[in-house]
Amino acid sequence: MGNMTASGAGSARREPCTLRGLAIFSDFSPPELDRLEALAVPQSMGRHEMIFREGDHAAAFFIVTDGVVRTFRMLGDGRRQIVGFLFPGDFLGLALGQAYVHAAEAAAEVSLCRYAQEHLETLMREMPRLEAVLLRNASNELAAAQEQMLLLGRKRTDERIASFLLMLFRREERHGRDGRHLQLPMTREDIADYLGLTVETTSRLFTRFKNDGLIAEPRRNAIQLLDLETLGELAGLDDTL
Amino acid sequence: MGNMTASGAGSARREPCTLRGLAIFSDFSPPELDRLEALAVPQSMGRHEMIFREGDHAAAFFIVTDGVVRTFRMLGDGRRQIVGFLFPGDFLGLALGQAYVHAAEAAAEVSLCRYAQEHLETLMREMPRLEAVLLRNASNELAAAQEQMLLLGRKRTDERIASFLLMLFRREERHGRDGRHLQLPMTREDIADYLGLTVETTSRLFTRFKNDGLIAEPRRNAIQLLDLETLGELAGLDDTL
DNA sequence: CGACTCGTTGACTCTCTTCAAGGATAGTGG
DNA sequence: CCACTATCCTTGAAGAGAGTCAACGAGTCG
Repeated sequence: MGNMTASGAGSARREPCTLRGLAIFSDFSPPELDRLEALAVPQSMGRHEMIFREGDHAAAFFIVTDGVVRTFRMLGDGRRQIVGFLFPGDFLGLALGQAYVHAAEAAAEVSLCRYAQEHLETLMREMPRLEAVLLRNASNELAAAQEQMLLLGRKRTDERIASFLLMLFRREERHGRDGRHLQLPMTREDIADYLGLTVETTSRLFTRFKNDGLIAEPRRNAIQLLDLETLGELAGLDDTL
Repeated sequence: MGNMTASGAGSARREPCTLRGLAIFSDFSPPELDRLEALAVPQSMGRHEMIFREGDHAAAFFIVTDGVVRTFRMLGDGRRQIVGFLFPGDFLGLALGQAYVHAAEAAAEVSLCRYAQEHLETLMREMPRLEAVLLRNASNELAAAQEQMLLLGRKRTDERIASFLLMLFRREERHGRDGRHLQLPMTREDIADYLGLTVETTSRLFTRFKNDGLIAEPRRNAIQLLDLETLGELAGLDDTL
């Protein structure tokens, strides 16, 4: 996993942003990838740094290349709902020339490829396939959002935690890694704000799952899934993992 | 597994599907609209008729031209989460050649334009603007889904009802109608399943809002919004309506 | 009319939150 | 190197908001 642009945001170092190896672009030709990388500005951000705020003019969009980003919406009194965790390969901040509808923050050290909004139009003209990629991406995100609506509206607290763990499991497996060993890159509070719970409830459920032998936590935030069967039932999966 | 959408009434009447007047297509030329309408099959369905089920192969997509459609996901034990109400002009069932991720049902008498999945590809090639329309549509839906995640994860019951009423209000105003007089096209149970509540709680809140002078219900399911200010505060709006 | 469906209301229950406090861990500066 | 502090996680006790269970009224339709 290539580039170590550990330096501050947007420094003028001409290490290009590298998109090769990201699943979304797997069927793009080398010349196309060159073009995509040429227009990108690499950027890296530290934990808790804001990438953009809700309502900001959407002057740029991003591709996450390393780390984890959280996107969220807030209510006036501080209640927060995390609407997504973004991992390498995910698009961030596609607002089609309008304002961002949520804030985005680095949940850990993050590397991004940044594109000025104008370049999006240019790229889509040059590379019609890009539009299809974006459409498919939006469509997948929408499906995930609806899954999350089911979780938030109708699942019990234990079912939410089980669903969350299995979501991470599936992501790892999809990338060819062993999903039964998870390194949680976010805090209990982040998890709570993603699942519509409180930190306390979240913590209690992790404890209960450990006592019930569903999971283990050998090191802080390193989770082992011991009983996928039961977790799956809790999460309400009717089909196979 | 089944396939065909219920026979429905639509049948072979060669009344073309009419898309003129729908906001999404406002900047399409008459020839383009002719083409779009030529490929569509009109279809109408009665209350409670299924349009498609979750997991069905996505053989077609639709544009709602009249009535209201509800889309939902369910858990094994019958818990239901409505993920969207679709009104005239809305796209339905765009699954990009895969399986539908939610079920869709007529919440009232509904008229649809039905397109075979294959035609989508054809149309997008002929009319590149269509892809942009679909992308913008998906982007808007995503923003709405995230708003709903905030509601489901973090709002109290009264805030949810207020948000819901204001959502309907804004929709009416956007269409140039007086949003303070709403005709609810769905039952209390639908509202509850959309907002992550029970019917009882929903009913109690309508009663409370009436007692508090926020709304009135002169006829069954005809709601008047009397105090937009207070409703707005409850909904957690920081900007103007 | 009688059988639905839909909406309302009351009494009770309970899941989850709130409030409070203590423990673990990591980073910082003397 | 070790106190010092901030952050994160955990646990307990108490409370409340929303759910469950149950019954009834009103409108609708076959």
